[in-house]
Amino acid sequence: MLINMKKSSVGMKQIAEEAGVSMMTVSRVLRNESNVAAATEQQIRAIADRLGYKPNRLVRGMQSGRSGIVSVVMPAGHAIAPAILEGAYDYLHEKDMIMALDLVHGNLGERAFAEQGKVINRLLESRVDGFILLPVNEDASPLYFKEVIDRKIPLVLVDRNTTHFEADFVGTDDYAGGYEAARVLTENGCNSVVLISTGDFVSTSRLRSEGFKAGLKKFKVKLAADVIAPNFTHNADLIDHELAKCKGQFDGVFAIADRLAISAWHSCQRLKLKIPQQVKVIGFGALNLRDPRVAISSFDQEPYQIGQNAAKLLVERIEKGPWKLKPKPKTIMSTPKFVEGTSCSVVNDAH
Amino acid sequence: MLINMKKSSVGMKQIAEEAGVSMMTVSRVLRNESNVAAATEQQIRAIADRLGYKPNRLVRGMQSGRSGIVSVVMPAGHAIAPAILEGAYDYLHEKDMIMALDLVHGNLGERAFAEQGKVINRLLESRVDGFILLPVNEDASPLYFKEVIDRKIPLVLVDRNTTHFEADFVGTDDYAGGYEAARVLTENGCNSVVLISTGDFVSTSRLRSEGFKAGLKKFKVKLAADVIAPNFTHNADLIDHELAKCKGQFDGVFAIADRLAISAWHSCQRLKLKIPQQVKVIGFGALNLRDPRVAISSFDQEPYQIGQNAAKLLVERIEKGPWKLKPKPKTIMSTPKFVEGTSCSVVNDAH
DNA sequence: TTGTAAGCGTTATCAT
DNA sequence: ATGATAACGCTTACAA
Repeated sequence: MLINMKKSSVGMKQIAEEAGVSMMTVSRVLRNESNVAAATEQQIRAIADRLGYKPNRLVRGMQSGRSGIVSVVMPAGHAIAPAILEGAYDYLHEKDMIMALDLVHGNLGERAFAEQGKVINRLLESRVDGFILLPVNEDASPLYFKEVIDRKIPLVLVDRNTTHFEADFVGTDDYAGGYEAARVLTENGCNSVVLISTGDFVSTSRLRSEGFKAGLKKFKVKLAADVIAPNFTHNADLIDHELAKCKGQFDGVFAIADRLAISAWHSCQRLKLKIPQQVKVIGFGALNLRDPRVAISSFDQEPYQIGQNAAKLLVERIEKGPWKLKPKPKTIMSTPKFVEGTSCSVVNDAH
Repeated sequence: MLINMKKSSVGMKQIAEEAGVSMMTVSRVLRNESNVAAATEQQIRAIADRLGYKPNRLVRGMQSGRSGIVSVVMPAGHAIAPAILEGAYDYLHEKDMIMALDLVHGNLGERAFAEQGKVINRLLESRVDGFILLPVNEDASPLYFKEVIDRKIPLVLVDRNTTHFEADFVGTDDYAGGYEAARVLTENGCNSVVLISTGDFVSTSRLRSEGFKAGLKKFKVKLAADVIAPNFTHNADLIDHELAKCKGQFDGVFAIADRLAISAWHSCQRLKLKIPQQVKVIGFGALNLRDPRVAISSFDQEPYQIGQNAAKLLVERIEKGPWKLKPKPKTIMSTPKFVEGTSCSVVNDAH
């Protein structure tokens, strides 16, 4: 009772029949091989066009061992993800490769763990040519990517690095960024500042915090509070509470992510602390630049470039491979660029 | 001189050899067919596990005519896209399908047109099982999807509908949303309001505007200005300018997208117009709810649900297909839900 | 310049 | 309960 749809898809066989030649000749034309009579070639191309022939990538992949599919795995809802994605996409599109996207949910309970396994498995079964991974956290990902690493499939980490295994990495020099934040606050006259981070579960938060603290030590600025806000839902309240506690004891805030900086900005407003006159606020990510006139001063990570470079590096690995041994991992780290908003420098308060 | 990598990938053949059975038996076990001796089954599973066997989806796809890949095509940088994407992803993940993502850049010059063709072609070559499409604009997309429609490949439109061809649609009742916006402004005491839209190039802007204007007529409220801000970069300035021009002549603003409403909000601040006391502002999308205490009043489109429903409908089409004739297109439209922020109702100004 | 045959990894069909 | 063989759409190797 099943309807046979196979016929709807035009194959080389049909073209060969219509042209009165063998499939081989058709194949040669379609692959732009040289040894074909000009007349035959033209005729075959015409027929292929008329029939709307499309080569079957699944078959190509099966035979060549290269699917032309690249897997991109990211935490769902991460602010920097869309821009990285776009950068990666644009490069892959240029290379005529498919981008398979997987979104990993943050709460890593046992169930989420199982889901992750399902994701990797599906990707492995699809014979993807390589992975671009933004790890959920430093500890969890190695478990799932063990198999990827064992099979020596090209893998490029983006934004968040991991110390649990060696892999290519494209991202931001977060330590330097944190250090710079300390310098900027110092240069703008801060003496005692608050740090808001998400804790040590991801490299970005950890390194920005470390760099920031190193900077404070260097510039002899006091750390008034070290607020850890790992939870997405209650961050605003937590920050309200913590800043209220030390009101009057700080004149600067560095938050390792813009969304936290924005919360801090609103908290300060509620505490009647004028920004930037009484309190300077710096974020990280520079993602809220839609209306530059109310922007939080921040650091631009140039996420589009990160995505592009990651894809570029990955494709390089793919095209060079396969290897018996993995090549030496490469790290592409760019220094985040300070972006002046209206929340830090008093001088720049024009408008 | 080429290294033969094929060996690295374990196939059914190896398993069959190790187990001393035919490939068929292995195939049966791996597909959970019933007629296999319990002992043989266990042995085969053990070997498959030990060898780290993964079925090859490319081959499966080739044989079955179903790749297990769904294509999602969206305009790059569209605010609602990530949430829709996530909804679609979660459902596809459940169904163990791959989500291939393509990001289309907005500027539809001739070059962009060619790029779009490349995208569709790649997807067709990959034998994707179906498409979820958020059209860039109403006029452009039909050109590219002609082939998809001709081939009767399942296609679900999301968020933006098109009148150029009939297809499944999952999205928002934008007309009703616009009408509601007029009602809410009226009920909050507005007498003369400004509409900010992006023009008629996409159904969402057009329908929200039409609904809004119909509401104004019904509720006898004056339209003080009909601002069209299609350009992403200079919107803020344009809105500044337009609102300044009619200062004192309006007590309400409806913007068909939150990002425009935010611009309007800032413009009002600069014009020393108190929100919501002197001017009520309503947006659309409800995407800026991170910190509900400073939110623009808006309409929630529940984009995650849209994505999920689109994926669900698409998979339904895929699993039921193939058809000789396309089934009657289905429309799933949900009424946008008004979300009270702090920019509209004076009563709700607590905190 | 063109064709033949084998094979890629798996499943469907028909035996045994 | 298990196996042999063809088939999926295409490419590579080897003729002719």
